[in-house]
Amino acid sequence: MAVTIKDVARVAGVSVATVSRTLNGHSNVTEQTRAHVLGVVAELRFVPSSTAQSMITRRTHTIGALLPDLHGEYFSELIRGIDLAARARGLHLLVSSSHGDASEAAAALRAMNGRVDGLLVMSPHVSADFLWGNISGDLPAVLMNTRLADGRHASFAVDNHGGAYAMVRHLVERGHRSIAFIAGPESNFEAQERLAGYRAALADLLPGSYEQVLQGDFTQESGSRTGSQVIALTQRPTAIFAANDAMAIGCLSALNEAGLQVPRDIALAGFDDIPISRYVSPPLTTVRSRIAELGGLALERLASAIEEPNHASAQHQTLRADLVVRPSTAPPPT
Amino acid sequence: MAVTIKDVARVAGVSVATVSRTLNGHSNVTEQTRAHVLGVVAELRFVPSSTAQSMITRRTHTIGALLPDLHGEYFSELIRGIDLAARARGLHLLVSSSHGDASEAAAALRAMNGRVDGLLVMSPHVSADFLWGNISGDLPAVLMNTRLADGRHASFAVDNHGGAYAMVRHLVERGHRSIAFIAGPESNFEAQERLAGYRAALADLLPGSYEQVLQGDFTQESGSRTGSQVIALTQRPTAIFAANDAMAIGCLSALNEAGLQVPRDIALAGFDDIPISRYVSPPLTTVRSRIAELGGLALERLASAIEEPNHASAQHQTLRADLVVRPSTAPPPT
DNA sequence: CTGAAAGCGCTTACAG
DNA sequence: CTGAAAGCGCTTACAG
Repeated sequence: MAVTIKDVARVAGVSVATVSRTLNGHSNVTEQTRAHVLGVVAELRFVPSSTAQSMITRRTHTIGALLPDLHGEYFSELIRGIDLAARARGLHLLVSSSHGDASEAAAALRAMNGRVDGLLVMSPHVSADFLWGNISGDLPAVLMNTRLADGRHASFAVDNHGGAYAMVRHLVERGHRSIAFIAGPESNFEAQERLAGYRAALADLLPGSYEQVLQGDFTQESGSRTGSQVIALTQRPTAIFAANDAMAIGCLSALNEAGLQVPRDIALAGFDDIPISRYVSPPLTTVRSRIAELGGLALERLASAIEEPNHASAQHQTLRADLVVRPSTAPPPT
Repeated sequence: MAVTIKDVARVAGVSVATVSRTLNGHSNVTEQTRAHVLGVVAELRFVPSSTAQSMITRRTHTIGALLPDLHGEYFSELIRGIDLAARARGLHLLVSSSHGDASEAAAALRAMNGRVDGLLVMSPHVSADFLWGNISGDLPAVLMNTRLADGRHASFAVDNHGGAYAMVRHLVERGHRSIAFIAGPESNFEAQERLAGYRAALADLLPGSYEQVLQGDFTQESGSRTGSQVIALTQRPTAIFAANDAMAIGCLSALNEAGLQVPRDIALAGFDDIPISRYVSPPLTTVRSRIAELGGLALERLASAIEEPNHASAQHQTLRADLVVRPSTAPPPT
C-alpha cells in the first residue's frame, strides 16, 4: 500500500494538517517541525496523491490536447511546442488524437472532462456547437487552426490564406502562368483556406487563367499519386503548389521517378516548412507555419485563461505565414 | 458549479448509491428507476468527476509516456502507435518529453506518480536504479529501447545491433570496402547498439579494415554537417551508413549540395525507416524499426500488467529489424 | 431492489 | 504555531 499523509503524520508525531502545511510551503510552521516533517517525508518516500489534491483544489495541473489524425513532422512539431511551453508552466499534457469521426472526437472530449484544467483543440471534426455540447461550459479552451471564432474561446491560426496567396505571387513573379494546386482534405479548415488563397491569387494575378486543382489528403502518398497525375497531363503546368510539405515531398519523389527535374523541368512548392523541407533535394520553397510556436502560444493563452478566468479573452489571433524561398522554385536557367 | 451525483440523486428522488449503480451498469436496478435516473442524468448533463472516481477505484485509466527529446517523424510515429493502442483499450495518454537532463526526467517521473496507472519509458537519462528510485514500487512500467533488463519490468527493443550488422553486410555485398558510420548521441542506448553492430560487422566481414566513425546526434543538421566532413576527406569512403534516417537525409542534402550523386558517387543508408525515407531522392535504403508497432506492443504489455499485476512478466522482447533495400545503395553502373 | 453511511487522501477554515 | 473536523464527489459493503 502506498504511504499516505496519515502515515507521515503518525510517524512524525504531528497532525496531518501540519504535514500538509509543511509540504505546501505555508509559513505558519516552525522551522523545527518543518525540518522534522520533511525528514519523515523523505524517509517514508511519501509522494502526495495528486488525485486527492485535485479533488480538493479542483486543479489537475493538466491540460488536454485534442489533435487531428496527423502523421509526420507537423504533428511532432506541434506537440513539441505545446510540451515545451507546458513544462515551463508546470503543466502536464494529456493528448488525444486519431479520431476517425465526430463521435470519436466527442468521446475523447467528454473523457477529458474533469481530467484537465483546460483544453487545446485542433480537430477537423469539431465545430463551435459541437465543442460547446461536449465540454462543461466553464472549461477553458483554446482553438488552433479551426474555423471557430465563436466569441467564447480564444483561437489561433496561421494565415493560411495569406500564405497561399504569397506563394502564388512568388510563382507568378518567377514567370509561371500555369500553376497546379494539390489540395488537402476537403473537410479540413486549413486546407480550405489554402485553396481559397490559391484561388484568390489566381483571380487577382493571373486573370483569365483557370485553376488546376488536384485532390490530395495531406499525406506523402497522396502527393506522390497526384504528382503522377500531373505528369500525365497533356497540358502540363510549369509549377505545382502543394497544400502542405508532406504532399510536396511525395510529389517530388513522383517527379524524380518520372525523370523530371525540379526546378529545371517544373517548379514545386509546399506549405508548413516542416524541418525536413530544407533537407530534400532540391530544398523546398514553402510557407513557414511556425508550428511549434503556434502550439506554444496557444498553451500560454490557455494557461492564462486557467489562472485568470475573468480576464480570459476570446480573441482570435492570426500568425504570419512567411514565404521561404529555396531552390525548388529557382527560375529556370535561360 | 458543476453538477454532482448528489444533484442527480436529489432531482431523481433516489439515493446517490442508486445513481452510481445505474451509471456503472450494475444489474440490481429496476429497469424503471434506471430509465428515470438516466433521464435526469441527460437532462442535467451530468458527467461523473473522474477525479473522484480515481480516488475511490484507484484507477486513472491513464498511462504515462516518458519520452526522449525527440524531433521528427520517429517521435510522431511512436506516439501514434501508442495512442492508437491506448484508445483501443480506453486508456488516456499523458506524455512527457523534452527532458534536458536526469533531474528533469526524475521530476517528470515523480509527477506521473498517482496520475497514471502505468508507465511507458523511453529515455536516455533513465537507468534501472533511477527508475526504481523515482516511481512507487508497485507502478507497472514497460521500457522501450533502453538498456534496462532489470528483471523487474518488461521491456521492448528493436534489434539495433542485428539491424546495423545486416546493413553493413548489405553494403559489403554491394562491393563496398570503405564504409563510414555517422553515429548517434554517445549517451543513447540505441545509438550505442547500432555503432556496436557496425563495428562487429566490420570486424567479421571486412577484417583488417578500419572503422570510420563520425559523431552525429540523430538530427538532420548533424547529418548534414558530418556529410560535409566526409566529402572533405582525402580518402573518401564509398558508402555512408547513418545511425538513423534523419541524419541520412541531412547527409544526403550535403552530398547533393556538393554535387555528389547518390548512389552513383557514393552509397548512403539510414536506420528506422521513417515514412519520409521512401520519398527522398533517391529513396533511402534503411533498416525498418517498426516504431509505431513498438509503441503499440509496449502499450499492450503495459495494459496487461495493469490488469493482471500478478501475471506481469518482466520479459525482454526484441523486435526484428529488417533491411529495406532502396535505390540509395544501388550498385554503381559498371 | 434501495438507502444510509463509511471511506478514499488530501486541504482548509475554525479554534485554541 | 498546531490540531480536530468538515468536506471534495464518488463507490461499495452492509442492512433492510
